[in-house]
Amino acid sequence: MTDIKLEEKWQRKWQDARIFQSDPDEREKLFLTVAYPYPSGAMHIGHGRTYTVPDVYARFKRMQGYNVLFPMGWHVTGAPVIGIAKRIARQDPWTLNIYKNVHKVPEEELARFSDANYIVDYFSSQYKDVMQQMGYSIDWRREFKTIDPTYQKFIEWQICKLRAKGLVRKGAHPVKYCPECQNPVGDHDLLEGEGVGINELTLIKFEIDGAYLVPATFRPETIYGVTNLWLNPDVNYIKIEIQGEEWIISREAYDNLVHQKQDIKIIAEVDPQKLIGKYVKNPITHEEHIILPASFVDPEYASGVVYSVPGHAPADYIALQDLKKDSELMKKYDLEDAVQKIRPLNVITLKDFGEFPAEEMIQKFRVENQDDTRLKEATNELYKLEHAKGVISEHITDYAGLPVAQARDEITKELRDSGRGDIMYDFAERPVICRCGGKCVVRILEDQWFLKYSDTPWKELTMKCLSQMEIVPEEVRANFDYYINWLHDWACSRRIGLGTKLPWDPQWIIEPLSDSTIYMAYYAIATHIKKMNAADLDDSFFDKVFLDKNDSYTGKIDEELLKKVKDEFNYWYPLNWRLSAKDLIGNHLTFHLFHHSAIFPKNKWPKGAVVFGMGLLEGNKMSSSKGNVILLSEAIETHGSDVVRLFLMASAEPWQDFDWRENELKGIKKRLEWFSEFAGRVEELNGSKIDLKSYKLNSDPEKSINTWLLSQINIRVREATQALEGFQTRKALQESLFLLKKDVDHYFYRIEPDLEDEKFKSEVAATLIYVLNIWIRLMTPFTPHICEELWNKHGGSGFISEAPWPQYDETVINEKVQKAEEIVTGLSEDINEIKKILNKEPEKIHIYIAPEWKWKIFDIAAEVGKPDIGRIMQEAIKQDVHQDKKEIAGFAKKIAREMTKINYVGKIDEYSVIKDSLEFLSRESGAEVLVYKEPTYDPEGKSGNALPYKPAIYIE
RNA sequence: GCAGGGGUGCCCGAGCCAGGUCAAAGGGGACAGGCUUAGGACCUGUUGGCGUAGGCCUACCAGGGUUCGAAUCCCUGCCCCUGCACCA
Repeated sequence: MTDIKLEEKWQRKWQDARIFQSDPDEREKLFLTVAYPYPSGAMHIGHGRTYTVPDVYARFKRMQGYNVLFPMGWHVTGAPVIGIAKRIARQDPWTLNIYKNVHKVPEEELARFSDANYIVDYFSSQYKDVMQQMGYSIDWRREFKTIDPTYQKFIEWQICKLRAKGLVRKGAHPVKYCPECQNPVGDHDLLEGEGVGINELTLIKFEIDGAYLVPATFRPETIYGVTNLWLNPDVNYIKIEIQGEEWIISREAYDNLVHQKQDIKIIAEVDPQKLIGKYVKNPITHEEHIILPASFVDPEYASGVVYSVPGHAPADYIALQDLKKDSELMKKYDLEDAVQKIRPLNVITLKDFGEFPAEEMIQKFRVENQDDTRLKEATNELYKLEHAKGVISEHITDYAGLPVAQARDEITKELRDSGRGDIMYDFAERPVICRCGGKCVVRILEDQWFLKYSDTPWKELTMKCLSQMEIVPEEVRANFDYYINWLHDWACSRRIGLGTKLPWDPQWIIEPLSDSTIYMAYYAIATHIKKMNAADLDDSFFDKVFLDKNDSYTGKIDEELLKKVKDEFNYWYPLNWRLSAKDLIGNHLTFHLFHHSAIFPKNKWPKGAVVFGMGLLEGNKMSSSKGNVILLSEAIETHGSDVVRLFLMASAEPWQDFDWRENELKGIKKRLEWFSEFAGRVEELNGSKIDLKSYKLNSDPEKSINTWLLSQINIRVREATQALEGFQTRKALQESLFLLKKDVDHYFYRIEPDLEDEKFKSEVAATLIYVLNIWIRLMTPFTPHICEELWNKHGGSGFISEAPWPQYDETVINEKVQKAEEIVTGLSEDINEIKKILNKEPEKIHIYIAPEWKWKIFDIAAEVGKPDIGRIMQEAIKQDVHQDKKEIAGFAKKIAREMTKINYVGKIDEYSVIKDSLEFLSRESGAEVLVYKEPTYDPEGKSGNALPYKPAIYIE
């Protein structure tokens, strides 16, 4: 049977037996969820890790006896699929290529992808198939889509709850917008300009003949250093009417501004040539500034008008230089006298710089002219420096001594409040091009709805919620902390996309991050609610079920059922673990806390969160849009899902980035094969069929190597269990697979010379069956299919998925036994080393063990606990452990340091340990090995070297 | 810039919070040996340097410090990664 066939067989059996369908019972519950997928593409191995972690944990906890609920749903709300459907309909080549070649959608299916609903249906059913192929222990009865009418009712309830608590408000909001499509656009809708931010600029009104020229700036504090204005004489300028004023801006700026301002219209063309040489009035200093020509002024950016601060802006400084050199241009506009008079003005004092940092930057970066590419670097560097470390200079009396960042905020406020300034948005980088080919703009959406994450009492409540949670790994708690404080109001409504309408303002759709914050509660009651009629699920229903409002519900659902639903919710809730990706801390996960703390009482708040790292493919970042992915379905096909699961869990801890490497995958595959063959080897040694269910380990084994293996496996169980409790899948596997295999390898190697002995052999078989019994169960959460198969084949009872998790037996873990084995292997290594140095093949090897008095001194040294030679000697003499005081002194000195290097666990009967291992030692060294209690034969006096744990060796 | 996380042997990566058992787990790769008709697989060993007795020297980004003792604690510097949203 191939791996896949075998895996499918068990998946079917699990399904038929319904062992992963969880209903409330008397056991302790454990409820965990992982972010439900947005099915806009095929599932790749990165997703594979995300969903395998909770499955491993769920399986582990189930074996420990918990009633575990692990559900799954489909987050189909949002805009991306709308865009995808449109692009498919338009036969956009890039999109077609990705879906054909990366997501591997067959031609005939692709044809139907012009329907967004079809896309999410297609991929969610594909996701489900793959999840089942991966063997996930999901309760599929609870599956749902976020556009199911009953779910939408639930979402309506939640948003109304928040609104009733005063946590929803109305306002305006800037977004990326495509004028061609007449729609807001997300990153995935863009041809160019992915991830580009929106900047807020301050417009400052400089009066000229009753109208205003309105340069835009990031640095309004530099208004005190203005020497002139810049216009680009080759650009079209216009005069517009806005809010009863007249502004002069570039034609392109108008195209942007029209999306941001109300009541705005063009009233005239303006010839920039005629403005040059004229004067404007500074609204703050009331000085007059001349208008000058400059080619660096970009009509597309902001208002297309720039004010000049040559003291602090490298561009302005160099443009002024250029102009001074360009006598032709100066003559054309008759500017010579005025320009020669212009001197930079200082505004900001910056450590390590003089009066005019812009000038120094121009020199430092060797900027030649205003079209030099290095100009941008110079500008950026100075901008950062002045923002971070600059202070407003003393002669600017209004703001003297203030840090630049602070002064900027205050000046901005003053300008805007007094009407001398205004606000405008623009992209941080350009171009930003929609997939339709249109140029995007920043648009202000009015009447937008916001969730008030800035609300202080709400933040405080959320912080409380966080503080009672377990966070894995603990290091990211600081991130949560930070985001909760940093988060401001969130625009929670959208114009486009699939989703639930705002109940009180149905022109808006609830944004998809806001409809997926408390849906774990929906899972808890999903088996019931899915059968109900959405019309019966009004707010009072949810109030009753989730918040236990006694009197409220008056609808059609009968009392008894209602109680059942409510009880089920109370059984599963609160959520024990929420798993999600690292990059969602800032929104999804934090919203999850916000919404729970606002809606639910404390005892229903989430108990824990686990965050995931990213996936790499042979060292490179995985990305569907770049085609750099391996589909999970294909990985399963080539390797089998147990191997895929094992690799994903073993190569990194969940919160670390994992790297899918074909080479390492091979290693994992071999390891798993070794494991599945192990049972066969045990059976062979045993000489007859193994029956795990009737097996019992009888009595203490005679040979220490067997005791050793029993001790080792119990250590591995202990460590693996602890690791899994903390979601450390990699560590758990290190213990339960890799290190345990090493132990077993060592064991096989060690016992081999003694296998002739039948009694010993049966002891070995008994030991190994014990190991096998534990080991299969230890591996089950990771590789459930192969474990079911082995369990079934070797007489385990029932499904191993339901078998009890192995308990480690603390009494079997024995430090002295471990130490004894270390002494033997250490001895073997030392013999080899000496052999190597002597460079000869020995005939006989004599081993001498340490005399009694040395052990006593070790006991004393262990008691003292520090390398304190004086005290060790004192105590040794007092106890009279040995006649020769000189020898004691020498020994004490020698071991003082030695003691800190070994883990002293007390006296060990080295003589019998070594005697037990003579066959092994002799095979390893290729010589006869003799061990002495007393040095009756010691021609070179080597026996004196013997230390506890380190017998002396004489080779001849 | 703000916030968070890091720099370990050929590569990946544990260890660091609770300093000594650390020349530093485990995996990958490389080399050697065993097994085998051969290859593969499997097992064993080697993979910083030196060494005619199990040892010594140098090492965990760099430089200082604390300590009997530091990969681990403290300070300084250099370098790298991630997030900063309205997008799931």
